[in-house]
Amino acid sequence: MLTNSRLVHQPHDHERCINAALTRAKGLCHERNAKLTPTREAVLTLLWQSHRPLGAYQVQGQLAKLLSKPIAPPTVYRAIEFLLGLGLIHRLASLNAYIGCPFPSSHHSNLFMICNICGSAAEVADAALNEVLQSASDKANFDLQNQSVELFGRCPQCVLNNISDEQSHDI
Amino acid sequence: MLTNSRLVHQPHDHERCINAALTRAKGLCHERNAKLTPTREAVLTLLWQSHRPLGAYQVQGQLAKLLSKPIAPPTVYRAIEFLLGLGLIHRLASLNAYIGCPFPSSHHSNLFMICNICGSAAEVADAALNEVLQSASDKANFDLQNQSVELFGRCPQCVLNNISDEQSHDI
DNA sequence: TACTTATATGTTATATTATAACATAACATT
DNA sequence: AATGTTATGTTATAATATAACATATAAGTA
Repeated sequence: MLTNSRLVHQPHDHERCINAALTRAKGLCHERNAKLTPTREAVLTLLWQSHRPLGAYQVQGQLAKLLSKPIAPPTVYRAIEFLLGLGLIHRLASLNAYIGCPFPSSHHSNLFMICNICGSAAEVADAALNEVLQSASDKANFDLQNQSVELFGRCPQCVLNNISDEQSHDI
Repeated sequence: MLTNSRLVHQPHDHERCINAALTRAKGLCHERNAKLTPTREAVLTLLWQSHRPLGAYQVQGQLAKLLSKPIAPPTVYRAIEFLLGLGLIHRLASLNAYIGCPFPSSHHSNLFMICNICGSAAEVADAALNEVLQSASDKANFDLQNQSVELFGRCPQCVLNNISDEQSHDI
């Protein structure tokens, strides 16, 4: 079970996450003859600043700051589209938000564990899940092409911190 | 495996689907002391007109026709919210769209099989899926609360019709 | 080098989805 | 009838996403 759940949910040297992601991205772009332009690289970096997904307009705001110039939505969406195409980031449909992919080169279908308290999202590639989905599809004669699996709940950190849903509303 | 996949993907007497859904809705509302007002009933009926999910603004348009008066978005969203609360309909996050639930009273977590060609969406409650998701969550110490599982592909009808993705673009 | 083509970005406007805020109406209980 | 509760109407606007067209940059070719 390929997962970045430990990194997401525990304190760690996050600079390494970012650097690793950028290195993978450069490698993948080179392989595919795709250009990781400064804008695209900046967006990817922003999406790796934390393990929380960002909305497109959050990216816009941060990108404008980073580049010290106004950025229009299409600029952001184009970079996002490019990165999605290479599998370097994912879109979380339930949140209308985007997040860096920790293992872009593996051909996987993804499952996300999204924390209702802190907003973090961990990606997990689970072979058993894919078997179950494939088998359910087969039973229904459904020709499965792709999937979106998003789990909501409380991440290990927030469970440990004993923050109940109720209490979290006070923040 | 509770499923409405056969009904969704095959020709059938759809009036019966609608009537059954309305009967279930009335029963559930009675149980819960909730009021199925004309607006809410109309929205539910509209969401049952086909086995394709509808966007809120599609509902708005059809509701305006049905009631022969202009309908503002909040009216639609309020009815949707009410129906979602009772589990009478679901929201498909990937599509920003809504669809009637075929088995609202069963406490299930849902899986949708959405056809990329014809747009139909079948709901399936699969115990094996829920076990896998629970077990993946347990492994990660993730306290699972709810989930969204949306599969995309080709429904049995469209596979039979031998409509490839390519050809479908010509329509 | 200049020419050409393809790719990427800038810019403006607008489409689509969803909610906030406040006013009014309908209904139920006293 | 008076009151409180729930539902609806109305206006405005927030949040997310894309269309359409102009310009610039890069890459390949004569």
